Amino acid sequence: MTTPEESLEARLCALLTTAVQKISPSPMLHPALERPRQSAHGDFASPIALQLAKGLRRPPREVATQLIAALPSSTLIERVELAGPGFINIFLTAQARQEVVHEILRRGSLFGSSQKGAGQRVQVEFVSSNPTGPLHVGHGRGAAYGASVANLLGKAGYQVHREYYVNDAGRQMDILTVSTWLRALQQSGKLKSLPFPGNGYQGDYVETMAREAAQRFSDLVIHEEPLLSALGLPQTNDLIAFPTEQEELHMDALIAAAKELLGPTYRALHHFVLTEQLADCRQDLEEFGVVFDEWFSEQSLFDSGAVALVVSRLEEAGYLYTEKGARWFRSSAFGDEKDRVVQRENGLYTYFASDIAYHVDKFERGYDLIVDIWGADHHGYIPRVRAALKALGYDDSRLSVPLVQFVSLFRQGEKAQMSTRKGQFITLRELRTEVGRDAARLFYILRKSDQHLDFDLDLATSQSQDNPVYYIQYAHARIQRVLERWGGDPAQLENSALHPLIHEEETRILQILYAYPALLEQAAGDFAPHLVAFYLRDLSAEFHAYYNRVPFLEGESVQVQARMALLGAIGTVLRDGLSLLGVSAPDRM
RNA sequence: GUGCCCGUAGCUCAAUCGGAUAGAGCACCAGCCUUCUAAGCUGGGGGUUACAGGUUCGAUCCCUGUCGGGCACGCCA
Repeated sequence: MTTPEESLEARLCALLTTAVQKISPSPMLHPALERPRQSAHGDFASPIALQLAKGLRRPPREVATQLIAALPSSTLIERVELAGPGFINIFLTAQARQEVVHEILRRGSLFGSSQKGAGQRVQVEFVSSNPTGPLHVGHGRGAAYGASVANLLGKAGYQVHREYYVNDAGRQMDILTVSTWLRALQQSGKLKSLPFPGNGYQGDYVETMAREAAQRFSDLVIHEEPLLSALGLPQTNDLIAFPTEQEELHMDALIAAAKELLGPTYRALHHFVLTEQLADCRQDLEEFGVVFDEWFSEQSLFDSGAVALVVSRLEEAGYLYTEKGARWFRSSAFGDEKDRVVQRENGLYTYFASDIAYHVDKFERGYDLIVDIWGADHHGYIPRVRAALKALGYDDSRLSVPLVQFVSLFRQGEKAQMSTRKGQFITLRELRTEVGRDAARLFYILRKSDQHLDFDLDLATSQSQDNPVYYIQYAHARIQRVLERWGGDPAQLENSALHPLIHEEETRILQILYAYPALLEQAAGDFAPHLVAFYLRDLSAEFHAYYNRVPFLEGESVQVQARMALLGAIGTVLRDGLSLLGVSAPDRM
């Protein structure tokens, strides 16, 4: 620990440990300390006696009595009570509780940061959506969650690398390229009998890219005849209908025809649509307050030979075999349900193969902790990635894969269906425009990531006060206004006497404030930013109650100064917590 | 059918890694602005934690089963 003072918990823990050592031959290293729900149970409580009782073969209450007797005296503790089945309830002195205010004012936004991850590098990969269209509200949840998790890990002392995996190598990119091409042909009036494929990308953004592409590439627009001929279709003036069962085959034929007819222009168009979509995605995310250190290209893994290399490594290790012409990885030997194909009968590598290469790359970069944030629909994929890592000799316990559940949109009580392909979706950009960045960021992380999120658009777009973001921001704005009205020098507050802070509301607020570092540690460790949101709401609630109860600026100077110091500390914590969640803290509203 | 996740107040969700009397918001009812911002506060009713067993000092949490919901089960990505 490099903090100037050890935390309250650490100091209390040390006292308890001393007591445990006196009465027990095999002491626990870290006696548990809890924050009781009820104030009658003290500022802290420890169930240590209950846990020790079995080993000592004594009744828990007797063990607790001995522990209390063995507890060294301390200026922190006012009194200690034995309660219930054997809890040790600790009541702090007012002075011990008040100290946190000075600590917060002194350390500012460093308060709550820890050294837990010091010297360790962590990679957080998130969003990683196919660059085939605008981000929708589902991606928004991954973005908000991942960004907050990354911030929390940074606060915990880790050196954080934020990364977006760009799936630029697959068939979906070809489909987008063909979709853009076909739209350009339609716009030029050249396409008459060939309908736009039902499994093509149909959004307006494809039309926009098509217009731009037609300007940029002079040989993009061709007549319909060679296309029909390349597809093996008869020349006709009627609209050709394709049965939906054959959509995928038709799309493959379209891709092949496009490559053949466009030649080098196909690659140029492919590059163009990819660049357009990535730029759009990057800007969208930036406006959402989500910034990446690296955009990692899947294609680069093929170009560098990394995919071929990991497959040959698996080969050499003896974990590959051939069946029905394909190369299979024996993942079932490493905990997966069944074996998986890494190289298809046609010689092409599967997505799984490039994903192994990507994860090997992550491990080779030497991160101490690797966090993949995936959509919950990919959960079945985790065992095979772990299997590959284990087979190649990596310690897969360094990999964590928190899952983000789907977002369901509700409009006027009805669930809105989403399909990227059909273009019927609500984009992240639309959502931000409607509800604002702050509300969207907070809404997204307000529930546990692995829980389904029902996003009520009417509620979120109504600017109603139901939206919790206002509640927290309002607390911050109120504090700034009071400090402004007070007119003193905030920098002097860290020297204020704090002994007047003994009222009920003040005590509760102090208890919440000194819980902040432990809260952040848990939120970071569990990848659980929702805990921060709930914490901020609780702190805001206590503040609003305090505000309504006490006229801060009335009374003696010492008392006013102490209250201003407390307000300054609350404001600092609110600001810090909000910034971890990517939400602004306005000074006035 | 198999695997994973989930089931908590009328609704949307928490619950300090097994702790004491399960908590918030919304909605509903009754109050509070000549005083630092009423985007606020105070009080009230609301629960067999889906169900049935088990483990122990103690279970919303761990185990088994049942019911109900979601997702995944490709040589797609």
